[in-house]
Amino acid sequence: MKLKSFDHMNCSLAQTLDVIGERWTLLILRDAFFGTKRFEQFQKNLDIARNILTARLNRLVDEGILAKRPIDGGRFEYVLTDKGLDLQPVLLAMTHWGDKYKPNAKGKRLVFVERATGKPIAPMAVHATDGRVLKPRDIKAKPGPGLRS
Amino acid sequence: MKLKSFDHMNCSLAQTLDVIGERWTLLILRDAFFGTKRFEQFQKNLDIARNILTARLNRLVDEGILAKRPIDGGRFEYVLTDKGLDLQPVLLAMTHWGDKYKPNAKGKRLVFVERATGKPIAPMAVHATDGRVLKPRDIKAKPGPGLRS
DNA sequence: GACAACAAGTTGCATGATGCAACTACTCGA
DNA sequence: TCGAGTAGTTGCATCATGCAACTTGTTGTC
Repeated sequence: MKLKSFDHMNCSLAQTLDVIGERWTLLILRDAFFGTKRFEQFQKNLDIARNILTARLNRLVDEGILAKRPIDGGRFEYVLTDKGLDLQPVLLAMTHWGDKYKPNAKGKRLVFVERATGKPIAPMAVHATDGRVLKPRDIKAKPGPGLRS
Repeated sequence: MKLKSFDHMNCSLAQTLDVIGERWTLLILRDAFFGTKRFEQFQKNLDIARNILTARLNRLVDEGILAKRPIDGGRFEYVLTDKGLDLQPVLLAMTHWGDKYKPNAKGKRLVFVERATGKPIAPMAVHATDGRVLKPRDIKAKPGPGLRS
C-alpha cells in the first residue's frame, strides 16, 4: 500500500517534509554543504545505495534545491541553489540538537564558524525581531490568512 | 533487507535523524507543540495509522523527547520534555522554509508570535554571537575534538 | 581499434517499513 | 450488563530500501 503523502496538508512543515523527509536526503544535503558535488563522491562518503542516491538527487533537482550541471566528459556535478542554501538553518538546528543530546564524549564533532572572524556561530535558536532569544513557552502560533482553505 | 542505520555515523545531524527521521515523527511533534497530548487526538488530527502512531510515540518516549503520563481511567497523555522542546528551532526552521518555498497563495498558514508582545518572531536564520544574521557563504565548518575517533 | 578505468546510472530481487481494517483489553458511566 | 471511549495489537498487502550485478558513455593509452 502506498505511503500517505503529506502534500495535501495545509501545513508548511508537512510541505517541507514532503520534499526533504525521505531517507538520506538531509545527509546528501549536508554533504552538498560540505562541498561534495559528484555522484560517486556522494555515494562513497555516505555509503548509500546507488539507486537510492540517483532517486534522491533527481528529486532534489526536480525541486530546484540542487542544480545538475554538465561538466567535461559526460559527467555532472550537483550544486546547491539558493533554495537549497536556505535549508542551512534546518541542518544547523538539527546538528545543534544532536550536539547537545547525542554528544560525542570528546566534544563537538564540527564547529561552525564565521569565515571573517573565525568565531563560532551562535546556537540555533528562535529570536524576537529585536534579537532576543525566545523560549518555547514565550511563543505561540496564530492562524494566518493561508490557513483558511 | 534492513534499513541502514545512521547511528554509527560520527555526525550530529545523522544522530538527530536517527531519532527524529522516521516518517510522521516531526508531524507528531508539531502537534505536541500545538498542545495535543492524547493518543486518539494525535491519531485523528494526523490521520495516521494506529500501529505507526504507537511505534512513534514509544520511540519518542524511549528517547526522552516525550513523557508518557498516566491520567485517570487508565489513560495517558504524552507531553514534551525539555529535550523535546529543544526541537523547536528544527520545526520552525522547516516551517519557515516551507512558508517561503511552498507558500499558500493566501499567505502564511501560521504566524508565530511572542506571547508577551504579540509580535511575530524573526525568521529562523543563522546568527553570529553578536546577533548578526549570517549567510551560508559566511559560514564554514571546522573539525572539532569530537571528530577524531 | 581495442582495452581499461572511471562515472553515472539501471535492474531484479529480498527484506523491512508502512498502512489498512479488524480486533483485543481496559475503564467508566448508565 | 452494556455501550462508548481509549490505547493499543494483529495479520496481511503493498511499497521503500538496499544489495550486487549489470549497462552505457567517455577518456586516455597502447
